Amino acid sequence: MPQNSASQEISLSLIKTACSNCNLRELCLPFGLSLEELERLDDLISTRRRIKRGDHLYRAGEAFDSIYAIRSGFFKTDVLLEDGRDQVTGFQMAGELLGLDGICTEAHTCNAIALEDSEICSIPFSRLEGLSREIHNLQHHFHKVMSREIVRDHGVMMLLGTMRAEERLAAFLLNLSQRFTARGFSHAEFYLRMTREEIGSYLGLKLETVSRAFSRFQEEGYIAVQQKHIRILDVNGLKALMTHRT
Amino acid sequence: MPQNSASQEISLSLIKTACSNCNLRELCLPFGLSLEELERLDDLISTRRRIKRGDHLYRAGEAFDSIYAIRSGFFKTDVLLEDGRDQVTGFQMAGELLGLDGICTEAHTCNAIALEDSEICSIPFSRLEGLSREIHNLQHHFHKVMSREIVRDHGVMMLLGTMRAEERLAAFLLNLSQRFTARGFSHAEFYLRMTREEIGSYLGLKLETVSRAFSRFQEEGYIAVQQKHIRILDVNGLKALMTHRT
DNA sequence: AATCACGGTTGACTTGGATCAAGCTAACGC
DNA sequence: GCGTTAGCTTGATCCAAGTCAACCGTGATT
Repeated sequence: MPQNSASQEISLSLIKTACSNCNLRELCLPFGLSLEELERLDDLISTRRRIKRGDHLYRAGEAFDSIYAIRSGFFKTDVLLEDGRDQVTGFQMAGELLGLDGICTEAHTCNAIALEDSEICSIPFSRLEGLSREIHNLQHHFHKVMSREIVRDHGVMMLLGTMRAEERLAAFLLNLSQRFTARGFSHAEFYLRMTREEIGSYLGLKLETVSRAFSRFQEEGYIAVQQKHIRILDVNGLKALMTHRT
Repeated sequence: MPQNSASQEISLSLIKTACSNCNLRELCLPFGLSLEELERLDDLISTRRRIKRGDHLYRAGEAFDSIYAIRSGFFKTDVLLEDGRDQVTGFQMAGELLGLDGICTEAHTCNAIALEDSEICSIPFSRLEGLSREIHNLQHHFHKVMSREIVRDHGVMMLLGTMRAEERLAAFLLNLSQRFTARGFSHAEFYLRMTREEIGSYLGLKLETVSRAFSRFQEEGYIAVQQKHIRILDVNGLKALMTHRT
């Protein structure tokens, strides 16, 4: 982003965080709110925080009191077992919410780690509950977001439970592509923010298997890969991989 | 259940469904409500419906307008792919809620099927939203329930992504045992309501693998199995299976 | 009592992905 | 410019779980 970064830094920390002038508003929590409602939501989202690549936004076990909206950047969430095994449970990008897992026990149940320098908006949860008691639209949309998370997880369960390695990776790439598109980026060309190992953990595969599948997709002409740079050359090829049982 | 079943039948259909005199109330949606609040919830849960073993409570694609609390019985939910593959996404028992997946698209995204004759309470969702705008405790508990569902799904993702067959089955049995205990049943002895194939689908395994794992657990003295009847003989043995990487 | 059907068990064999190991690439610090 | 390191690729081998197939047990039907 070649911009006047010095003055940018200053203005960012001075400008009051505001959903009402955020370009992600229609992807994020404020979806469907009126202008007047938006302003009331602004009052509650007072802090925007920078998270450096590699840093934790929160850790499993920490007390929960806020959920977080990603303003910019890219995160992963993972859960750890005592014996050291861990599972990446999701990758989150701008406009998506983090921390919903913490509501049920009042403590976070997973780790959220920035995969690139990111910015997040903190949303104090009890105040969100308060406001959503007053703003019907906000309440309903929040419920939709939680429900969407449940449905998304069912999709991952399907993927882990019934798909073979290449199907999983194809599904993963198509999902990323679709989410980048929704944010106005190219559907066909993007940089992966995560390592092969993190992809593998998410998809229930070893990093070598992920790497081999990338190579095979390239041989077949479905994609062009160079390290983290991906170009999708044949969306239908990838889709076909997923649907017809080999 | 050796009771006066004829009069029982009659009284059941006559008695107005009421959370306030339901013995599951502390496991279910009304958790933590005052008496006065309970009565307001009663007003909204007007219908109790019987679902016969094998019947659908709802199907993927159907319009969503209510969530359901299980009064008695046992359900599974599953999602189907076009090519015929399906994945069981959960097994639900008394006091648990069904249908939360439907909120985000206003259509159900999975099938809910009774695994034994069951009874459910319908909760019209827009009325629930209305009431939870008025009753703080209800709102908060509902959010907790949704969040718990997300956390549960993360657990399943961990299971599918990182565990081997016997670990998965051990985790499954311990989870069932714990949920039966919470409902006042024996933690050590229960009947499975689902087939080996359904267990396998849930755990991402084939039915033969499930069957072999049961046999091995029996050989090792962890459990006694006879068809669907399970007795857990060594909880710690099962727990140990899960924690230390073989 | 005989038949049927469904679900479960067990065995023999196959295979997809894991594991182990070596080498490559790109980015970074000095 | 050169070494170091983290991440990626590729090959060889192995093994857990899948597949295929036969058979068994239980309960329902006649």
